[in-house]
Amino acid sequence: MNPTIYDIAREARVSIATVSRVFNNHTCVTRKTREKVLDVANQLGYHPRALAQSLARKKTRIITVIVPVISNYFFMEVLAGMQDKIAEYDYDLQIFNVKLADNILNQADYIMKRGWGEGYVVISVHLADSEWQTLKKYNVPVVLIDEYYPGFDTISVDSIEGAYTATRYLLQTGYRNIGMICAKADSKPVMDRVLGYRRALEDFGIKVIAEQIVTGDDMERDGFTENNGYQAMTKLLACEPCVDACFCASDIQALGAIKAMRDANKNIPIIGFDDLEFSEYVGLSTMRQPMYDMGSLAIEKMVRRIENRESEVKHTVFSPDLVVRTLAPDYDLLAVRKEESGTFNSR
Amino acid sequence: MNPTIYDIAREARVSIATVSRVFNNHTCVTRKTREKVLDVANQLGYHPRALAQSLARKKTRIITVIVPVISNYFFMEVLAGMQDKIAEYDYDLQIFNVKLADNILNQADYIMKRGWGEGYVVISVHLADSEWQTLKKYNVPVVLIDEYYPGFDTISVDSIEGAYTATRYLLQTGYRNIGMICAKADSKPVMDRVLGYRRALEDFGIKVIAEQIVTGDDMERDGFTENNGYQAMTKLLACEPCVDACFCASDIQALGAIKAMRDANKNIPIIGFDDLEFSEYVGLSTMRQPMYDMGSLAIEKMVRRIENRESEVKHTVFSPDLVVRTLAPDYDLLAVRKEESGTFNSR
DNA sequence: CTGAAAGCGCTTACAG
DNA sequence: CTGAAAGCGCTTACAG
Repeated sequence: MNPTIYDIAREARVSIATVSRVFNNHTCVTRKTREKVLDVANQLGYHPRALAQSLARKKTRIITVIVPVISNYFFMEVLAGMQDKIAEYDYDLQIFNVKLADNILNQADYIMKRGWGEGYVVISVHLADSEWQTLKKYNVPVVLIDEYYPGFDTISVDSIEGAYTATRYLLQTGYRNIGMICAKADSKPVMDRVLGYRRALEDFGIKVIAEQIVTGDDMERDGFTENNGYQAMTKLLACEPCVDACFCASDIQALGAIKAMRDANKNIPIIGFDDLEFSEYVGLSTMRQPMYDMGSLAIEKMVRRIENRESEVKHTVFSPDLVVRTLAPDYDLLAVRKEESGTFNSR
Repeated sequence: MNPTIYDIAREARVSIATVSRVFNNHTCVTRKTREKVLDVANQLGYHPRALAQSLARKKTRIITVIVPVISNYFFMEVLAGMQDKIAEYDYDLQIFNVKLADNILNQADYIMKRGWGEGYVVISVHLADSEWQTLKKYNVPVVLIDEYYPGFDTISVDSIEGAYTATRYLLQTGYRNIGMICAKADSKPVMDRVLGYRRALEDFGIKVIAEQIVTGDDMERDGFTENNGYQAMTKLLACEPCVDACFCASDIQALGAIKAMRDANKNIPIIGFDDLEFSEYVGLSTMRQPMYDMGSLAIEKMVRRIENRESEVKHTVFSPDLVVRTLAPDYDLLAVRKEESGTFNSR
């Protein structure tokens, strides 16, 4: 077994308290004593066990991330942002997956009660207000990403604004008959995207045609699938009068929509939402969610909250960036990328 | 603060030992006592703290994953496999990132000494034999993914066979002048891929032309970049005699190679290696590494080793699967996917 | 500057 | 079946 603080203390002829002090960089240790301890520790290959430290300090220095098992590019980018940022602090990351099919509240409850984390970053988990309320009672630091609840720090993206920007861009480019592909319409992000789309049309004095807001029939994953996009675009192309451009609630659907266009031998401009990895390769224009920054910011917020439990709850809403790649012509791989700068505001 | 075992014991008028027994499902507790304890625990919202259990049991029930920060689809897929599999066992996953730029051995050393994990799964980290040897001395369970070292359980993919399969497929399809794009040639996977390519050509009685094995000049990330592939294909297209097909050491380079072909207005069949997410969208044929299965298997191996430290070290080598999407014609999004079944053998 | 001792929240032989 | 007690490997007032 690995040596413990007792082994070092014995060999170095000091007390365990002194050994502990050396490893905690207490200044009040003679240089000579410190060196002796470090010497012995090195020889024996000693390093304090984080576990024991955590129990004694009542601090684990762990930030726990709770994500749905559906691993996708969004989570990966968010995690990358978290991982890079956490390296600046003295915390470690622990990841727990929750199964969307099972009761999420129970799973979150279980994870939190076990108490590994000093705080919990919850990504893309959507609960009812009463359920968030339940978690709130644990009185433990929580940061929500891609969700909003007044009682916790949250980080999300302004879907209304994003949809508005995308639609306005199409309008400014000259299109006047713009359809929309949406997903299951009962979640806030989806409703907001429809709202932004409508507002843009209205601001340009164009009447919204309900039949031109479509979704596919396949409602797996709330409609956020290629298949759904394919079906939706097929519907949209059958509309009268014909749409001449399209705003799509997600990139994954936009991809299906593009395939539908190819199969139908049509080609109208489309703008998606997300900016997934393949979007760049495919040359899809889209509203980019600053996933990396969202993850990075989540860690900052979390550390701040752990260190000051009473600080005021804050909600950050990012504005998605319009990334124009190729609007219509040829969805080939060679599309030159051109990005417009985006804005970011904290409320 | 949350209640502890003492609070429950006091309220339920039993000893803490009994409370502990109830939560550990010891059978030797009267039903009446058990219910009383559970009742009180429920009321007070008690759940054993994993941290304290870990210290007392000297088992953390955590499996730690060490991955380079460069987050890519390979890691994500592997992690997904691990996450799904670990749900079958009573272990949790903890993820640590190592910075490739810094000394990896030091980082791994630090992570292991802190002792969170009962075992460590190391993904895509490449060390010298002597360095692995150093880690070996800690005498802690380790499973390597995408690397081979005799002293640890390892999971890797047969690059020689993969390259051979890809090249043979091109040969069987009728191409006779096949070039190869490779990356930095000092890593084993890359050398193996070149070897497999050569062997296939030789088996078909075709002379290997050294000039037709190229790589780009941009050696960032050991050449595994789009840019490198672009440069390499540009070189390859300038070769005399002209190559009529190409095997490429990685999908990311193949993507760059495709762009180079477009820019040069050429189009020869190409087969990549990896099967990244975008490969499917782009219709790139490739040698698929069973990333998900590799992750899943890593957990199985790890749990087995944690529970039986002395079990024999085993190396699993997966055979990559040839995924034929579209060989040459039009790299459009509509390529129909056709997969050939692959094999899998354990050595 | 250093040590003895209590405590972090559990588990687990050992008795009874 | 149940309890008293020691122990897991540390930290941290409290004295000196």
